[in-house]
Order: sequence, then C-alpha cells, then structure tokens
Amino acid sequence: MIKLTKTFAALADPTRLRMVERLMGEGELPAGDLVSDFEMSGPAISRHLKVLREAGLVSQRAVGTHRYYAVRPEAMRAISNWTMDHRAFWAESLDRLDSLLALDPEED
Amino acid sequence: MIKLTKTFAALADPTRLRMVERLMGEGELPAGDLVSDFEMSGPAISRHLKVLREAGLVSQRAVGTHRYYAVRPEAMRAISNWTMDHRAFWAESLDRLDSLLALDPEED
DNA sequence: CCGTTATTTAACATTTACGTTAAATAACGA
DNA sequence: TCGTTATTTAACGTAAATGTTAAATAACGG
Repeated sequence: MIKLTKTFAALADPTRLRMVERLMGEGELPAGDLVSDFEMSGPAISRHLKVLREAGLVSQRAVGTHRYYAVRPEAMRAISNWTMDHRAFWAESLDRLDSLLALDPEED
Repeated sequence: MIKLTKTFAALADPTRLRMVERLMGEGELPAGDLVSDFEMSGPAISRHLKVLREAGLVSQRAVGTHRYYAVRPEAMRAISNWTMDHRAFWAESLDRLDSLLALDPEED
C-alpha cells in the first residue's frame, strides 16, 4: 500500500521531482543517466533514488552493472486519486460554473 | 505562483495532511478546533498551520481573536494539474484499455 | 585474474524540521 | 482596567534530511 505522506515527502525535493519528471517523459533510465543531469555527486543521486524507491515512486531493474529506474504508475495514480477524492472541494466553483453554463442557465 | 515542491513538503507530514483533509471536508475552521483534533500542543499546531500557509495551501482569516483557516482550492488544483500533465504516462494502460473497449475493438 | 565502469554503502558535517514549555499579543467581557 | 481566552513567537533540544568524499560491490572485457 502506498503511504501518501511518503509519496509527498519523496516529491518535496526539487532534485527528486525533476528526476521523476524526466523518468515519466523518457521512460526507464539507468542511474548514471540521471547523475549527469544534476550538479551533484553520484552517491547523492543514488540516495535520492533510494528515497524514491522506498516511497514506492520508482522501480529498479538490474541489467549487468546498470540499474534502470522507472516511475511506478500506481504511485502517480495514488496522488491523482487523492486529489479526485477531494475534487468536490477544490473544483467546486468550476463545477458550478460548468453546471450553470452547460445545464442550468436559470439564475441571473 | 505555487511551488510544487513546497506544496508536497507541506503535505508530507501526517498531521498537516489530516488538517488539510479535515478543512476540505468541513470548510473553514479556527485554529483551536484543529488543536483539539491532535494530541499535540497548541504551538505545534500553530506552526503546522504556518507551514501550510507559507506553502500556499491554506488561507487565514482573522475574526476577533480567532484565526480561521481554509484550504485554498488553487493549491489542490495545482497538484491535480501536475498529475494531469503527466497523465499520458501513468494512465497509459488504462487509456489504452478504455480506447480498446470504447472505440477500437479490432485486435484479438 | 585485473583494471575499468556502474552504483551503492559508510562515515561525517551541516542544515532543517518538529515537538516542548514559557512568554508575548491581542481581543473579550465583566 | 483586568483577568481570561485564542493564538503566535521565542528559545531550546533532538531527530531527520542532504551533501561530500572514501571505500565496498559487482559485472565487464581483455
């Protein structure tokens, strides 16, 4: 089960957020490819990847000495589901507007 | 402008996540109402609210000595938008399934 | 087997986060 | 004005996060 606070904590760091975005855009990548993206030591990147992994945000696949990382769709879906669970709150005014425009143009 | 890493950091703490959820469910509440929710001192709650405020997640309204807090829909929308921006990645298989079921039942 | 490459783990320093209690502010009502 | 209530700020201790360099692992290709 995905713990939402863990997921959010993992994405709360700019380096990790960028990693996740790159992985979503390009798909699975080896750790080394991510190292060259950032002005940061290899070990630092490795630990960020570990945080992402432990949060369930990425998967790791070994091929020879390479470790391929990829974002786990379930994790992203969990965030999306959470926002959708509360959609009634945050989309309230937009919904009302939609309704008024689309269905119910009765008030002034 | 809402900084996504700040938003995620704010939601990365279980106490703050619960606060936000309660505020979304019940709407605007004074700080004191939130204090009684948690086994934690008033000052601790106050600081959590400050973190949420500085992240742009909640608004504060003063009425007498009370401070009413409410979740800012824009912040939630920002998260939702981010997930939607990457929907092509995480909803990929579901989309494909949807498409196949709905539109294009041509393959085996 | 050996040197090279890819990546992680260990050890360490520094900053940030978070909780506590005590004190400060500010509005309220007698 | 004074004591009470609501909330925040200050001061402090401790734990967690993050970066660094050095060392450990492990697969690769001669």
